[in-house]
Formats: sequence, structure tokens, C-alpha cells
Amino acid sequence: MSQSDTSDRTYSIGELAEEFGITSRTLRLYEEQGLLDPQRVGTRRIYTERNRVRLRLILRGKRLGWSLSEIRESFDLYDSDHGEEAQLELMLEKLGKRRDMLNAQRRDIDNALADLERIASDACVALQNLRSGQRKLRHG
Amino acid sequence: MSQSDTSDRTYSIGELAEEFGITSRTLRLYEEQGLLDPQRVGTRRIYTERNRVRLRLILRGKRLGWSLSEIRESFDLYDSDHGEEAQLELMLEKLGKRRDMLNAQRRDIDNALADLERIASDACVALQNLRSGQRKLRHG
DNA sequence: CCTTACGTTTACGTTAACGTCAACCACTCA
DNA sequence: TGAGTGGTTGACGTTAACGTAAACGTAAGG
Repeated sequence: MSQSDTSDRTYSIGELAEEFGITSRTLRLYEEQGLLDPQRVGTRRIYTERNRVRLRLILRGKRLGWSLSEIRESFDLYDSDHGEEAQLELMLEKLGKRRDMLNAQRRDIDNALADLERIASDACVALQNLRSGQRKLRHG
Repeated sequence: MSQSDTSDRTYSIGELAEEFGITSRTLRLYEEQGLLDPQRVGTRRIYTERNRVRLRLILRGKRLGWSLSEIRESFDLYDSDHGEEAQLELMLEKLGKRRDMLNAQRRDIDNALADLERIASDACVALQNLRSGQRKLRHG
């Protein structure tokens, strides 16, 4: 498992920015906030495949409405010591809370979807009625 | 169906704020942004049950990471004319987009939950190993 | 009558998450 | 060689979503 299990392609800041539809400024901000740590060649940032995966996770977090610090906390969770028993227990506890949060959010989404479908259904009926009314006018 | 189909209890701004764990300032902001329109007695705001339901929807939107203007748009969607055919069609189109967004968000959540469960499972195993190792030490 | 509690508007402060701009460096290609 | 192209670090600007504070009104209670 030398290093063949992971693509060693790298990306410049501009490439990554364009690919994900964000700006370089944003990537530098994420780095400043401890969300990313690209390698450097001289002063230039070099992003590995691993960095790219992280970025994907960051953007998913954003889509879920998380703040950058919440996202960082979720990374810290995973990256944490992982060695001592107390650490693992703490981690499991925090993971449980995250899971509860996500499940709650899922319920919110399901409710919103249900509301939305109800409204759409009503609108559909109203539209049908309108159109049938128009047919009557034309044919009467 | 005079008015018995809806509770006619009303709420002061302070009551509502405390109930939902927000501040009066926030309620006034939501009103200023067109998300709420409580009645007035003199200058004082009086919130009806209907307002309260709306507030619930606002907070659900916030939990889903929506901006106040996105939330307002979703209300405008429902409150819109509802009379002309073109309006209804536009509404259905927008509702479809919202549904797509919500479904995408749900997929994000499911993915996040899956990641999380995997990590938690790994941590559990590690914890078991640690503890069994400790037993060996004590009994060896 | 004075205080207390709650409300009002107006206005300025704050934080997060960027955008924008200046001044600079390094490579490359005509 | 010089004109782009793309990168770098500051530093300041901006927007949303509030917080906070000032100055005031009003009804209840001791």
C-alpha cells in the first residue's frame, strides 16, 4: 500500500476554486480558519487529493447551514487524539450529539417537504379548475 | 366556522420571545423584514396564533440554514396571488425548485449521517480493544 | 407619586464570511 | 525583455443578522 491507494494529483488554488465554484479568497480563509492545510512549494499552495476531499466536506457543511467553526469542530472530532479511553468516550458523546442534530434537521426537512407538497397539490387542483373553467367558457 | 376553528389567544412580544428562546429585537427585525405582521394596540405589538405559527416556520427555516430573505420568498410563494393561471404555474415551478433543494439537502444529511456512523463505529471498536487490552494487563 | 416592568423607535456596534484592492513575486512565451 | 498569467500577503470594505444602548411612553402596584 505504498501510495498507490491514493491519487497523487495535486491542484493549484485557482484550479480548486474554479472546480468548486468558489474564489481563492475563500480557500485562503478556510485555511486561515484551520479547515485546510495545503502543502507549500515556496509560498504557493499545493492541494492534494486529501485536501480536495476535505473541501468537499466543508462545502457540504456549508450547504447544511453550519458555520465555519462548527465545521472545524467536526473535523477536530475526527482528527482528535484517538488514543486514550477518555478521549474516545468524549468523541463518541459528541458524535452522538451531532447525530441527534442531523436527525432533527432531517425531521425539519421532511416537515418542510410535506408542507410544500401539500401546497403544490392545492395549487395543482386550482390550476385544473381554472383550466376546466376556461374550457367551459370556450365550449359554452 | 365563525372563529372557533382557531384559538384567539394573543401574545406580547416578550412572551413570544421567551417561548421561542429569541429576543424582542429579533421579532422586530423579522417584522421589519416582512416575515411577521402582528396587530397593534396603540403602538404595542399583539401576536396572534397565526403569527405564532409563522414564527415557528421562520425558525425552522433558520435551522435549515436559510437566510431571512429566502424565508420571506417561501412565504411570498404561498401568499401570492393564487388567482391567475400564469401565477399558479410560476408558483408550481418555484415549489419544484424548493423541493429539489430540500431533497438535495436531505441527501447531504444522509451522507453526513453515514460518515458519522462509520466514524462512531470505528471509535467503538477502538474503545473495545483498549478495554480488552486493559483486562489482559490486569489479569496477566 | 414614584418605582418597576414592559413596551416603543432610533441608531450605532459587532461578528461571520466573505469581496476587493494594492503591491509584490515568479514563470513563460512571443 | 516585457507583457501576461497566476500566485502571495496584508488591509480595508460589505452584508446579514442580530446585540446593545439611549430616550421615551404607559399601565400596575405599593
